[in-house]
Amino acid sequence: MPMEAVKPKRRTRIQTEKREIILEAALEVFAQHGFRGATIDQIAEAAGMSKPNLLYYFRSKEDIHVTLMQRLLETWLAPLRELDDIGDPITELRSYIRRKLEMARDYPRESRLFANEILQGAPRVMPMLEGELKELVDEKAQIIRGWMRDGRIVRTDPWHLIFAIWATTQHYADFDVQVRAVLGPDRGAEGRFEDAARFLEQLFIEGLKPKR
Amino acid sequence: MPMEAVKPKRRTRIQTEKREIILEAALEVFAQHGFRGATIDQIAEAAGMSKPNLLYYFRSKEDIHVTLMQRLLETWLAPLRELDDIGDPITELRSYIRRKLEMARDYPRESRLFANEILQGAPRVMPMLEGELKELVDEKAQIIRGWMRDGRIVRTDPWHLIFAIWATTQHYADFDVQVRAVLGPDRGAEGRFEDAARFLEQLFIEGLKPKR
DNA sequence: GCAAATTTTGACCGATTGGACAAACGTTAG
DNA sequence: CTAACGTTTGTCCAATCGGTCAAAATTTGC
Repeated sequence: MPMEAVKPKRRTRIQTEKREIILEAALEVFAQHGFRGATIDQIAEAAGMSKPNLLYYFRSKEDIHVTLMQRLLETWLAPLRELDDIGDPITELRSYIRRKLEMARDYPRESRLFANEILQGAPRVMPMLEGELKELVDEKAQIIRGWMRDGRIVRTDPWHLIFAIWATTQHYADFDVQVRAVLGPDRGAEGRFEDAARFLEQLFIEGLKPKR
Repeated sequence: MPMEAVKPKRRTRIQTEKREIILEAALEVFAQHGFRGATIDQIAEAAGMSKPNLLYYFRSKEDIHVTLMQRLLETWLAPLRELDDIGDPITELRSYIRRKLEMARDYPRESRLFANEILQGAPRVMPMLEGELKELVDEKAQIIRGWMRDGRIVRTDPWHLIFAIWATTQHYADFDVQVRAVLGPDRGAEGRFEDAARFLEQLFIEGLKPKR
């Protein structure tokens, strides 16, 4: 009995298109209300179709969420994957921080969707965190540790450094309404992110440069 | 017509006790599932009483949440309130960061409850963010800015500095399952927070000390 | 001890939820 | 044209939701 691909998943043109529309709508709704707070009706309306029609393309609400999270993790980890051993450590880290901040600015819904999932205890992505994510972080932490051993950046905990970069950048997406409420309407979104970029650059990069 | 207190709120001993039990249970449930994801039945069961009995002490689910958020904000902002103009800037900021990290360690449910509320767009606490919170942050940012003007710490954006301290410390409560998944079971909770404290001290404090 | 006040409960309600299903509607290959 | 296939819809359902209510059980003030 030959081992075939688990799912052939032959898809019509319409199926491909409609699934895409649904996922886009679901991202909007899930990011705003969380998994349990979101309803299939809301997603269906946002996608411009009836509920039974939506359930023709996805078997269940959970199915939509799982598909969404799988895709999300790929694009979400892309910046960290690009962190490279070759090249100047400071430049590499500066680029990573900048890319992460740009993602918080350009894909806030994705950030909030992810934050929601983790906040609820990651019931649907725990295996991915312990597998794929942990491996990637460990690998990159070793690279950073190497830089520290060579005295190219100051010595500190690479894992917590990565956590701090995640926390500070994603904060501008996840806690956006709080940031806006505190800063007031003086500066628009562009200004806020410019200021944030400057601040994070100073905080992390200046702090990491080897003394003398 | 004399202006009296808006609500006399004469409370029985039992009322005081039971309301406390309910709030404790609600904190647990709301922190894990968010407002919409939590059900009155869940809270009632966690509080060890029947649903109608719970609704005898709180008029509605919303009523519980509002009460919880009001109390939360007070204790949540306490560390920032303590940030004082007198005394050494470095010492003050070090204490603030340590206190915030301790709160993330000792009151993770409170942190997650707050994160949930902000993530959903702060529908029930927006006025408090734009009022009380903004005023407090602005006041403390001015103090920090004063320190910078006097050359006692390096010049940077005080508001974003506060955001960064919030983000990094609360990360250990809100994203706890992710942190644990990535770090693995090697070190217990104590070890994680020790490492985090050391890292954050280095990141913020070393970075803020005036050069030469 | 006892009446009044407070607390607790079981039964119930309308609204909303995720999802099922068959019938109807399109579309296209022969 | 028509049979086969893919798509869409209206209707329906059981479960769960937040919340009500009257009656029963308990506590409290005197």
